Amino acid sequence: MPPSAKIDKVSEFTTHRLSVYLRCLATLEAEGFETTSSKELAARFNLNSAQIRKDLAYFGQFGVRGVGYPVAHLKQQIIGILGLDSHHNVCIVGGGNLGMALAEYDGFREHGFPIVAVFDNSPAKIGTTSRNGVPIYDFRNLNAITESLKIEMAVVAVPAEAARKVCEAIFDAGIRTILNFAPVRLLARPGTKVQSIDLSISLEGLSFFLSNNAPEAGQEPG
Amino acid sequence: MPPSAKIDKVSEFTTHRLSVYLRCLATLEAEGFETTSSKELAARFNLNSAQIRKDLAYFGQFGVRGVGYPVAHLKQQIIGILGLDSHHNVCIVGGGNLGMALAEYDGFREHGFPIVAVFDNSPAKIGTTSRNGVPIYDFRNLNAITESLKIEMAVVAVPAEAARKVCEAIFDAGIRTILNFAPVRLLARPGTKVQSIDLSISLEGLSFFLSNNAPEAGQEPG
DNA sequence: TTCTGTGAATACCTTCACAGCG
DNA sequence: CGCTGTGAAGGTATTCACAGAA
Repeated sequence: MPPSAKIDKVSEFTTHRLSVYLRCLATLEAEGFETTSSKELAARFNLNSAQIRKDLAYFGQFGVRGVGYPVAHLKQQIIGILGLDSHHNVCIVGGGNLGMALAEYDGFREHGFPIVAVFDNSPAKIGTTSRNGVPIYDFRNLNAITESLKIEMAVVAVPAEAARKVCEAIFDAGIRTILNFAPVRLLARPGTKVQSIDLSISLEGLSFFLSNNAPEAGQEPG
Repeated sequence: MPPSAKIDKVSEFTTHRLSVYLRCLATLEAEGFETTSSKELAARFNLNSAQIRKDLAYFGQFGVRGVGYPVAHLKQQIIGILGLDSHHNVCIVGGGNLGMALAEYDGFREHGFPIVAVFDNSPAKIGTTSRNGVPIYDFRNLNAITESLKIEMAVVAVPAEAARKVCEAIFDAGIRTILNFAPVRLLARPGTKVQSIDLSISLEGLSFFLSNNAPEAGQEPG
C-alpha cells in the first residue's frame, strides 16, 4: 500500500507529536545514536511507546522488528512527512505590538519559516522595516506581494474585530495556512487550515488553576 | 450541592472554552443583550449547544429553563470561576528575542496579567528595562523579587536546553503556574501547572497540511 | 412551548497485549 | 529473544435526545 493511504486519518495530535519526535531524533543523532526504540523515545518525554509506534505506522514501516528505528533515516522521513525539507515563506499581518514582536523574533527563520513581509494599513508604518529588516507593506497589496514573495503562511496579529475580514483576504490571496494570534475562532475554508494560538485562553487557564488549587492542601468542599 | 463539588472533573477543554464563552458574553453585553441561550452562543462559534450547557453545568445552574442565560450574571460568574476578578502579576524568564518581544506586548496587561519583571542572567541586560519600562533583574534574585512583587505566573522564554532547570527554579521560588514557550515538554510538580505554547509545533502542523493537501484536488493516491 | 440540565450513545484517542518478523 | 506493528480494550470528550422546570 502507498504510504499516503492512511494519511487522511491522522489527527492533529499525531502530527504535533511527530514534531516532538523529530526534535528528539535530532538530539539523538547529535549524541551519536544510530538506532533507537519506541521505548527509548517514550522515556524521553512522558509518553506511551505504543502511541509512538502507532503514530509512525500511519506513514509507513520505519522500524525493524527486534531492533528499533534507525535514527538518521527516521528523522529524514519525518522531515519529509512534515514538509520541512524546504522553507515556507511567512508573512505577518498586523504591524502592531504583537506583530512586530513576532517579526523580530528569530525563531521562525531558525526553524525554516522565514518572515519575508509584514502587512499593515497604517501609512506611518508602510514603507518602513522592522528592526531586523523585514519590510512593512500596505495590506492592500497582499495579493501581489504574496505571489512575488511566494508566501505560503500568514501569521494573523490584528485586533479581534479585524481578524475575520483579514482571514478572508488572506485566503483570497491564495495563502492556505494561517497561524492566528487574534482571540477569535476563525473558520478555515475547505483546502485551508487555521492554527490558533490564544494567549488569553492560556493565561486564563492558568488563572483558573490558581483559583481552584490552594498552594498547600486545605480547602475542603462541602 | 456546593458549586465546587464537580470542579475536579473539569477538563482543560472545558476551561479553555469558558474563556471563549466569556469573550462572547462580553460582546453580547456590549451589544445590549440581557439574555442569551446555549444555542445562540453555539452559533457564534462553531460549537454544539449541549457542549456549552454541559460546560456551564460543572459550575452551577446558571440558566433558566425555557429562557436561557442572563448575560451579565453569567459573565460575572465565569469571571469568578476563572479567577479573573483580580490581577495576576507575571514575570518573563529569559530576556532574549522572544522574551523581550513578549515583555513589550501589551496584550498581557490588557487582559489582567501585568508583566512586572523580566529575569535574565546576562550582565549586559540586568539593570536595564524593556522599551516599555519593565525592569530586567538577575535571575539569581528570582526568589526575593517573586515575593516582593507578588508574582504568580512565569513565562518561560529561554532556550530549550535551559528550560528544565529554569522551570525547577521557578517552582522553587513559589510560582505555581508557567506559560512555557520553550520547545520542551516540562513536567509540572503536584500543585503546579504548566501550559505550553510551542510555535514550532504549530508551524510544522501547518507545513504538514501544505504538504498533504494540494491546492485544488488532484493527487490520487495509489 | 422553550430552553436548560443530563443520562445514554457515539466518536475519538490512548493504552494494552500479543502475533509476527528479524 | 526483543521490538515493531496492530487489533482489541479502556478512557475521555462530544453529541444526541429527552425529561423537567419556567
